[in-house]
Amino acid sequence: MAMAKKSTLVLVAERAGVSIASVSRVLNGLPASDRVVESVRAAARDLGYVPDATARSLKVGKTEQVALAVADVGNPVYVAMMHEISRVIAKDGYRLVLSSTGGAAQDEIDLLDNLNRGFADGLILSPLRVTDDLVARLRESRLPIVIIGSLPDGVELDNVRADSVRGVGLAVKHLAKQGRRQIAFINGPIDTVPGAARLGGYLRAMAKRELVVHPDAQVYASDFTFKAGLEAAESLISQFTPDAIVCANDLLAVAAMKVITRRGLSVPGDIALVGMDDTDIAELANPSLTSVNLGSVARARAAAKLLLRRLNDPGAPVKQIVIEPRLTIRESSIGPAQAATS
Amino acid sequence: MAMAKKSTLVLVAERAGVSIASVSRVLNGLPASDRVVESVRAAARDLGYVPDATARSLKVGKTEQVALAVADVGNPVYVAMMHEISRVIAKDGYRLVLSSTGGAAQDEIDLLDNLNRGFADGLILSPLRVTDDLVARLRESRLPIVIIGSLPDGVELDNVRADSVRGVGLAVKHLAKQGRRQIAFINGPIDTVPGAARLGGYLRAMAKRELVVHPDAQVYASDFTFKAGLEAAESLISQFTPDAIVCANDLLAVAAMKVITRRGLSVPGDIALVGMDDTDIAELANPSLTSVNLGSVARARAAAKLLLRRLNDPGAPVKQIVIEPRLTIRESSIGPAQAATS
DNA sequence: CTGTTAGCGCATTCAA
DNA sequence: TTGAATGCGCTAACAG
Repeated sequence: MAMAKKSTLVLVAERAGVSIASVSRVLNGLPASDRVVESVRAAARDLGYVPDATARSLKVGKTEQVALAVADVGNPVYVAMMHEISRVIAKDGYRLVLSSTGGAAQDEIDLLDNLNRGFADGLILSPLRVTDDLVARLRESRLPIVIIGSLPDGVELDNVRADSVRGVGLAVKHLAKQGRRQIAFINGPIDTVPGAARLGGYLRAMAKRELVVHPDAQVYASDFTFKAGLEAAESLISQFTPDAIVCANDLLAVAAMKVITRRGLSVPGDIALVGMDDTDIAELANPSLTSVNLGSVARARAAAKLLLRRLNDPGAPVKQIVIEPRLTIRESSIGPAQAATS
Repeated sequence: MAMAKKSTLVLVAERAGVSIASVSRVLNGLPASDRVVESVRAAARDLGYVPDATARSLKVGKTEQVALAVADVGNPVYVAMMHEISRVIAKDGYRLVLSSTGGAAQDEIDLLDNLNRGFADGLILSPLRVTDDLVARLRESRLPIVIIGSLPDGVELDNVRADSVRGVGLAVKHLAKQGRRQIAFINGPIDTVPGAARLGGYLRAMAKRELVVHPDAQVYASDFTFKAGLEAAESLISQFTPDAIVCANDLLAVAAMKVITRRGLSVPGDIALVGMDDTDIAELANPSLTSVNLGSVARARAAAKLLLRRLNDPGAPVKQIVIEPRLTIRESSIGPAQAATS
């Protein structure tokens, strides 16, 4: 009740007049006589006893913590994932410890070293760039790791990813159906896993529909942020006038929206816009943003469950899960282009 | 190098031909002969030895972890704070463990119990609602706690808060200067600390400028989210037509922006808009959103440093820091109302 | 059902 | 400088 100093099993045992083993048993719900249970409970209550997590961890070899490492905490898609992972693992008594990396592969390698100190029981990692070195370290890791995002072929690690090639395809298909022909693409850095995949998806989808890809119709933002998106959109618009733009994520799309309206053009009247990730900001945007839902929350949940599974069964077979994308249609892409209308 | 099974001090000691004490010393940089240092280093490297964090924690009584509990992980302002705190404490070797609470005081009390298990060395807490019970538990806590947000008078806890009364004042003053007279207010729940403070600020600022507060000019969103903001804005607009609205945070403001434009009105032409928190979305919004910067990042940094200070010096005097607000003016509030212009 | 005991892996005191 | 020994607080054998 009152600000107890710090009681341990021994203190409780003394007060209850039993052995420390009995205290431990009672507190862990193991069989004990009513008399013992009662006295232990009372003693523990009186002393304000709280079991020590560190000591328990050392003994049982589990920290009840899961580490999460994502590249960009500023990106709403990661926030949503973080939230979901936290929710899922909490149900199994795990806490979430955040390990922010700058997106550089080296940061992630450092993290792995650190992880091996055993401050967490497992890791969920969403790397932006996957180097050979990183892959090598990943395989060597002593504890369970689940990767969110694509991995090179042949890498046998639990992993859950989105089919972003198909995702971009959905966007292009939708825009084409609305009668758009000049479909540009604002991508993030091409040397990232999502950047490369989304570019591939764009090119394939355009080819499939026999839409011509104007050389000036693709630009790359220096990273997946709003700020970089502004620059990229400026550079795109100043050299080419599309009637639609697919953006590699929602932040880039919102940036494009801003640049477009700033130029006196309208969305979707002059230029239709589709983002990716379907984050909260797609809903907030004005007009609201059509976006490819890559199942971020579903991926997060799947990753968390995969990790929990492996934590409970280290020998389980490696599992790779692909989440299918779907399109969330909102205002930014509806209707034909104004030019076509008039 | 290769996937070492799991080496401990003893293993390293054996291989190096010294005692475990020497290994411990070398690895912690304590004085030792060159010969010993060298052989230990070599052995450790060969074995891929990594010290165990849990064992170290148990021994030294420190986990090197700081817990952070915020009400709503979905709110960008908390994300920004989280990020900053993580950055600051990482420099001192601390990790961040996330403890999401639902915003209910009971969740926070549960968290405190949990904290006393010692999985972290300290806590940074930003409670939405401060009950007497919570305050009582806060005082009893065995480990250092820093509160972000206002506390009842007389509660002696390290704490850093924003002067949101003045913050709202800045917003009202700015709008009044632009010639707006019918300044409405969209608040969050009134039973929260920020909700209560911001309402007070609004009323005081309006009174100070002798602006009349129409009874229908204030509405309360059921929480500080975009969705709740839509409802609140609808209900406001349908009963009253202001020429400006101050919103208790950016999410509510963006929601209001959407409702306003959906009605065919313009921002800031018909209605000027000011948000609070000055989060990323203020920049993204279209038009960009004028917002009261409550120094979220500064508060986060101050809180982190306060906690680190107390961790290093448990006897330090309690410190309470107030961060001054400032206004970030953007497009949503610039210029006179259209009616006034025409 | 209960008590005694042995570590988990490490930092640290105390002797040597 | 170095090694042997102790114990952080707890759980899990093992006896009784």
